[in-house]
Amino acid sequence: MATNSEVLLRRKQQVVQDAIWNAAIDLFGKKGFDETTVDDIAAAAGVSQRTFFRYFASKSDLMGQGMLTYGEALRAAIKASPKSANAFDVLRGAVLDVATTVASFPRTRDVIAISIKCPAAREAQLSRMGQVEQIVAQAFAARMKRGRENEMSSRLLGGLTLTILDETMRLWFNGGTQDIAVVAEQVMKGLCSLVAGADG
Amino acid sequence: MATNSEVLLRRKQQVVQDAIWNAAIDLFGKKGFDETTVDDIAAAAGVSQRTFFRYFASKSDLMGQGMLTYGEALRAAIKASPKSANAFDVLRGAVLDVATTVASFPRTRDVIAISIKCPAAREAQLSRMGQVEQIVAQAFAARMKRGRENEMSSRLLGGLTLTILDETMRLWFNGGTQDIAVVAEQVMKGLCSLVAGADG
DNA sequence: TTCTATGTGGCAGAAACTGCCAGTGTCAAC
DNA sequence: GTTGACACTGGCAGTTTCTGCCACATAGAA
Repeated sequence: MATNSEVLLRRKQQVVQDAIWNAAIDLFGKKGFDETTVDDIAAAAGVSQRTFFRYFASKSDLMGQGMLTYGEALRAAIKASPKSANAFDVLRGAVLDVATTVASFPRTRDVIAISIKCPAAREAQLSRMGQVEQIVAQAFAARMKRGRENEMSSRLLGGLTLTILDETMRLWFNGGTQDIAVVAEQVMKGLCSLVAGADG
Repeated sequence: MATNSEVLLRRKQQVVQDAIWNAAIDLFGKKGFDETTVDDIAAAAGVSQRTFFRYFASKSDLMGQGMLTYGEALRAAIKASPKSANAFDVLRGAVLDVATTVASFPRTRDVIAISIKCPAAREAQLSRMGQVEQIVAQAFAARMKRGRENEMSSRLLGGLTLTILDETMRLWFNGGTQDIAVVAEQVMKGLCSLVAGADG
């Protein structure tokens, strides 16, 4: 049961977490990822270092958190897709959905810029890929009958989805003001023509 | 020019590096990744902590180093593939080549076991994926004419290659004594049938 | 008011990592 | 043989990251 006080508590926690995250992204953009210490972030967010580590496991975790958000969004989109759709159509719909949503967040370009500028920040993002891939794979698996072959397929679909989304975001970031949905369609078309060349 | 002494020096460095790496993998398997300190590894390898950090940037770097090895192997295999082959055949050949080679290394199963057992170790591997993907993508790009579309294609091929190889290794590890080449073929066949379902 | 639960801060300490300097061994030049 | 350049190594001090523990403040329930 969620009492009134519990709801208020969670909201307050969310406020603190957002404050830390926003302060961190600001500092990463201004001073650089490596040059920013946890003490800097905590001070900017108005909390102690000890409290920082209660909300984020590490400095890297700040960058990884965004990845998990993508994963949850993909899971929701996959779950919401029509039952009649085949696997690749589900993938296409989820990528378009999430890419459009993410592109509308004001902070998205900041985060991508940081991850491109600083290798350590990029590594922090990638380190979460395993969890995200598992989330997406489970979402695909939930749409299929059980079986070893389908377990493999759902994992491949998960990896494929993230590869496409990653490349889409990269092209969108470098491409100025292009519509991200158009970019995503181009990427998926490119993939299909690549695999179409296979004989097996 | 590589003088005699320079060659000897590099060989000596390789000996130290291998000693550290082998000691680390032993300890990770025995005590666990998180429970093993850098001091432990250095002591087991017979060097100081300071020397450890001259050979590996971090404890995580020990796990990531293997990924870079895969990347270099893929690059070599892609470069060595016949010019007449199309992109997906190059991918297939490279995956089969590298998977077979890697499966023959005695330490490979140890490393996979560590990465499955400990999330932090897996994250350490994944954090290098960006570099590896770039290496593989460059190898594909070197086989194509220049152009924006081909740049996208080479990156997709890189991501695809790593996804396939990763899933292949996972199935091979879980599947007992199966021939890894057979597993790889199954994975690639699975991928093709997934993408074949697309209408675009 | 008292008890409990929860978030927070501060402090001590382990572990990770870096910069600096001194010691050692090798090799080439003189 | 001596000297000097060069590279690897170890030790030590110091910063940063991260954790365990305890005390304090606040809000709700009894």
